[in-house]
Amino acid sequence: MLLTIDFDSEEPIYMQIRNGVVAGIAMGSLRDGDPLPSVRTLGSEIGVNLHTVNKAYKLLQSEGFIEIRRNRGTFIHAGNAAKNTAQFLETTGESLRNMVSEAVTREVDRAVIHKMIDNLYNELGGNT
Amino acid sequence: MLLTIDFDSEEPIYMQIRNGVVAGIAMGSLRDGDPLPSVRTLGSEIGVNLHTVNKAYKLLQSEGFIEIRRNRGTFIHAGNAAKNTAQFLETTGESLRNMVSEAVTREVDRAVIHKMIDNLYNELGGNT
DNA sequence: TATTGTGTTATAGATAATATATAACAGATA
DNA sequence: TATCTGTTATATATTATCTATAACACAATA
Repeated sequence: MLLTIDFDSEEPIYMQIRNGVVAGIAMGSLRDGDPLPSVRTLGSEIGVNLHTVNKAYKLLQSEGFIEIRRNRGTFIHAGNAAKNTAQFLETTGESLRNMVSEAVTREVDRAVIHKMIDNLYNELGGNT
Repeated sequence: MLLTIDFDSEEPIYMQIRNGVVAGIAMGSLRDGDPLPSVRTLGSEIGVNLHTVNKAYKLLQSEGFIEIRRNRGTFIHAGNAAKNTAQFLETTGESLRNMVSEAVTREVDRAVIHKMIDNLYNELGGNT
């Protein structure tokens, strides 16, 4: 299965879909040119409305991760993703600021965070 | 001013308040025993309803960052924060997973992320 | 003792985001 | 011609967020 949805999560379903596709690209299980299921197919597979899938696809398209060809299908096209890095770094910085400030108050050493990131890089980006 | 609210941000106001207090604790501008403004005072200062401030305070209390004394006031009490580290590390791990997977697809080297974290630790936790 | 200032509870309402349901459309493909 | 795409439109339900107003109980204070 391409994706698994946690219906009890606070994370919106369309964001879970979006993040799942991004993770697939990172891990190499989704490569340039690979087709994604149609909005109806994926929707029925994971028990979700086609509009919810469409919302995720539209977002992925706007972020440069996929290409949507009307009446044809949807395909991985991560070549565009390497570009819009500026906004990613900006939002990441804000997110990390909250994370680190909380880590400091909870007396979590920076080495712990560094280790978590290295582990994730090894797991997700180990093939690059 | 203790806090500045961005009313155009996607981040809910009560979370901005919460994160601001946590950052204050991390930076040392808020220390154990320090009083926080009353829900009405802070609300009028930043132009927000008292219930929104109360929601942030309740959250901070549940996370162990502050102590609310009915009819008395609200005070920093970060001693409890060092405990509930388990849940923090869990949610942080999920957040970092999404972040790293996107970083990999955007070909952002891990050194960039490490550097951002070190800078934030130096800025926020430099006094510890 | 009366007033003021706490957090708290209750009720109500507005707005936006999320998700579903149903139907129909236009165009590529088989 | 029939099927499969993404797309558009409309409607509805639910939840989260935020505001508004009022009142309450209790501690501190004048």
